[in-house]
Amino acid sequence: MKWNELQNESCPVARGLSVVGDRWTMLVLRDCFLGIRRFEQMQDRLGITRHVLADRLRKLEGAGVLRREAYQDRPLRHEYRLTERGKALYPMLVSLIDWANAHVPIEGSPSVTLVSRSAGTPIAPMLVDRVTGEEITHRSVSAISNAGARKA
Amino acid sequence: MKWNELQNESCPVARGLSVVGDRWTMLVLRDCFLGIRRFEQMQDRLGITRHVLADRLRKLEGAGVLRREAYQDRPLRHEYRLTERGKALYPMLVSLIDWANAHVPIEGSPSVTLVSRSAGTPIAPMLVDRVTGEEITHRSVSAISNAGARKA
DNA sequence: CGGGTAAGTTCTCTTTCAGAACCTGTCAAT
DNA sequence: ATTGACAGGTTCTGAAAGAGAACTTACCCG
Repeated sequence: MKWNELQNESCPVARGLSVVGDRWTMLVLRDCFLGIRRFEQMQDRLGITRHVLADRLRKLEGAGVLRREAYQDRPLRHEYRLTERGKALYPMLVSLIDWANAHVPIEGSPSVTLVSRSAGTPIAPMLVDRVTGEEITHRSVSAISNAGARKA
Repeated sequence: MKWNELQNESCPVARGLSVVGDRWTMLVLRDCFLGIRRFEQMQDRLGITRHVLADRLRKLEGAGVLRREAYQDRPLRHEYRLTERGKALYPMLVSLIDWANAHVPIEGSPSVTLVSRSAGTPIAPMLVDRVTGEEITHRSVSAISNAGARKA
């Protein structure tokens, strides 16, 4: 398995990481969900090198996660926005946030949490099956290959 | 923001990635969820260099995600198992799988999907609030700093 | 004219990673 | 008693990726 060929793997974890698994990529997407759209702003917020940021944006656009859109001509300037495919990453981002808040302790600076926009109260994410409503745990689920072979 | 100091950030995305954001780390954890416990097995399955695998396992153990446990003396041998903190990453892994299956197309080899262990039918993950049961979307939620400053 | 802004690109230098060989402790077979 | 195998690493070397800073292009403003 080579990092630059992950998209050819049958495992969805590998294919997913081929798009969002590079260093900084999820932080770029976090900023997109926060409404940041411009190159300079991202670079300021992330403190990442311009070269790497340009590379990640290019790859995300190529994967259809972000869309590059002109917001002015003369001089021509673009901004980056989440596509539907990009917005679909929200559950993963929220799962990561929820895990980190619960399991990666922080000293010093205050933490950031998610709250319901309507009620203003903190949310407690839970993954359920859309059909049955049952909670999804690593005990209730197994992975199968669509060729038929049982994997776990 | 420096990659090796992400754990000191107030943003939970950054702190989460400080643990699971390195190259290969999520694939190591995938194997752990599949029941793989030994160094050699992981190395065979991932095709990753032994050096990197040793490094990732060390970091995951240090973060309390994996536990290193002797399964024999003479010669002393260890295996790696998910801790509760590690098992808590399951929703994130499932969210990633679900996104990849829906949005990262595959050619050639058959895909892998998740099915309910009891019913044998595919699962359709959805993120809801544990209290209200409402679906969590990027429209229904905003991020706030616990110092009070609104972030999005 | 000089300076400012936005979005990159191009340098050099350091860190990380890939690929392969080597090491250690034990057992089992020759 | 040596040889080989096994498990879990460590130690090399060279290639790739990333950090930090300067440079480029195209425009506007004063």
